[in-house]
Amino acid sequence: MEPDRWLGLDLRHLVALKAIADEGSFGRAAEKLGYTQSAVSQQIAALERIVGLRLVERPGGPRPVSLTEAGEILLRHADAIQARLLAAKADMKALEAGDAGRLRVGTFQSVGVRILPTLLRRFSEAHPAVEVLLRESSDESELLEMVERGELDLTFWTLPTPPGPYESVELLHDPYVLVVPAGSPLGSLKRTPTLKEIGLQPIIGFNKCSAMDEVEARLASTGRAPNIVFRSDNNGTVQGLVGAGVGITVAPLLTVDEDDPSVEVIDLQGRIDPRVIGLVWHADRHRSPAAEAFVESTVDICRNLPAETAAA
Amino acid sequence: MEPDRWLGLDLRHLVALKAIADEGSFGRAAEKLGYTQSAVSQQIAALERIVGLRLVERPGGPRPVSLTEAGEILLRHADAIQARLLAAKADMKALEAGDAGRLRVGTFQSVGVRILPTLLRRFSEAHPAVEVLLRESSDESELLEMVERGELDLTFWTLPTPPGPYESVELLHDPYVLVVPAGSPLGSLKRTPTLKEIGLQPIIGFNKCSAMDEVEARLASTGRAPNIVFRSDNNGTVQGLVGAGVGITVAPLLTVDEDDPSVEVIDLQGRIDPRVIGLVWHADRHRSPAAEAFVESTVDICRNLPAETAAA
DNA sequence: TCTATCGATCATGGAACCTGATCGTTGGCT
DNA sequence: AGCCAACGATCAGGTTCCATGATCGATAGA
Repeated sequence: MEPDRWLGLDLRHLVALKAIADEGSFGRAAEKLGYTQSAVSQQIAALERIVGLRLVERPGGPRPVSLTEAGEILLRHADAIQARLLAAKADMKALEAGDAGRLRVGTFQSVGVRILPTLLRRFSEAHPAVEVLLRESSDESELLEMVERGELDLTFWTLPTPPGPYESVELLHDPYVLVVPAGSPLGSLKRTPTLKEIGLQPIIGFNKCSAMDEVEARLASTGRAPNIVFRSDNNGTVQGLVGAGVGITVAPLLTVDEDDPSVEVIDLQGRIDPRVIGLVWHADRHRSPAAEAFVESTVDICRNLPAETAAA
Repeated sequence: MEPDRWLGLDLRHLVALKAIADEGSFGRAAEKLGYTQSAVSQQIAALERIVGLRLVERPGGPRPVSLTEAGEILLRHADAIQARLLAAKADMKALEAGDAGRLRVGTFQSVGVRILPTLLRRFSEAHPAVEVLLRESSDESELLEMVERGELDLTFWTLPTPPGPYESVELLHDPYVLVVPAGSPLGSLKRTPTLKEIGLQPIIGFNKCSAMDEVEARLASTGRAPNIVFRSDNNGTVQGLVGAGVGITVAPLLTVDEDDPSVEVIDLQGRIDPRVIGLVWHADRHRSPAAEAFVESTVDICRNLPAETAAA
């Protein structure tokens, strides 16, 4: 049987290709990876011999290099191969840890405040040997990428997930509500304000948050772009500004502190579909008993949340 | 930046792991791959050092070896990584070929007879530089696997596809029909026979065919396992035996020659949902202009098929 | 105990990765 | 035009790792 020369390909050479694409220079790619420029030059030459195509355009002189079309296409495959390898690595580490060990869970603000305290208490009582490591991010897409690369075992997520190696379970529906300063005109209406009425107000928004994207899209569909006067990553900041009369906000219920006397929380009565929060994991990774148990505990707890947020 | 030892992993060592799993022996795996037993022993030892876990159980003496749980899990990742690498290789080859080149298309019998002649004639007229290579299989799952490994660029398939890196487009709905010998009692009924009535007859079936699985499941749901008296891979053989009075069959319309005077074809009036035939490709591969054009041509032709088989 | 069937390890050669030095290409400036 | 700086390619050589062939250790069976 003749060996396929592609199987002799060195994965580090694919990593070099990516570094070159990022840096636009063999020299800086080498520095980033801890090699000499000469090594990187030879790595790419070896890769090009295997592939049979030019992968990098070298214009010569002091100009930056760039990937060819072939190089760009190969790079996409290279990224996926690397992610899969890292997922394998994570599986091996989890297996090594056995029943004890770590469970790395991604989360974001509102989940952190409302679900995690109860969840962690209950899970730790049932599985004292498992250490749950939390990774909070205000940038949701980062969490999903970390799941793909095996850097997180699980993550809370606003469903549906984008195309990729993911599986998920629905936890709860989180309805959008209108948050206005206490005693404001909108809050005194005997009916639910229309989206058009809401869109005329100054709006306090969130950064890099799929929930905010959804709100902006729905408000914009009334024919007028919403007037976002301020953005923050922090739920408390947003609500504080609303309470101070700077503006209003439309946000998922989980992000809102309903006991805050400076604001009034108004049910939008289905004017915007609720977001669905779920738990996501890597479809192709081995699921440890700890991860399975964590998913079950989370589903249980969310099933017993107040009725307006339960998924089942 | 410290290099991750996993990135220094040699893909050929993952291939060796698979060969050992298949053969149950370092020696036979070595022979299959064209190495010595010593090389394979050292490859696995190197792999185990990187992974940090035992991957193969070696009982010693003349007993077969087997993969550990860690080995089995890693092997799943290894398979996916290899498939992805082969898909990359196929993309590079397709890119090298440019506008000319080959388009490898998977197909099965009924598609072959009914759609391909027209399709190939039209496509060749429009794209004379593209050579379409057909691969017919009576085992459908083989076609999809070849798409994943970049061995086929496209395949006809009975939708939906299983989970995996696939994308597809619906081409046509192919209704199930009852095929009975000409002049038979079932054919003389003034109404559509029930599934229960059909299930009481001797049935001629297909091998390894999702359509047949569907029929058997539906017939079995009447409470009685269908009496399959003969199976064949060949549409013509099945129909010939029906015409000869050996039994009847329930089959997708595309597999049936309606002009055959020895049989009668009876519409089942929705008693079994029609199968949906589509065209499938690898979601993560680069789509060449030729492949794009082939998909378009196929969709066009199927849109203009007789009404009872059109999808749109 | 002996034999056969295994995989592990040893000694060694060859291939490939990597470093450091040098050469060739290009643009910009004087 | 000449010089300089910023690049990547190539060369020479050292190190690491892959693979072969021989030998050793483990196990089952007669």
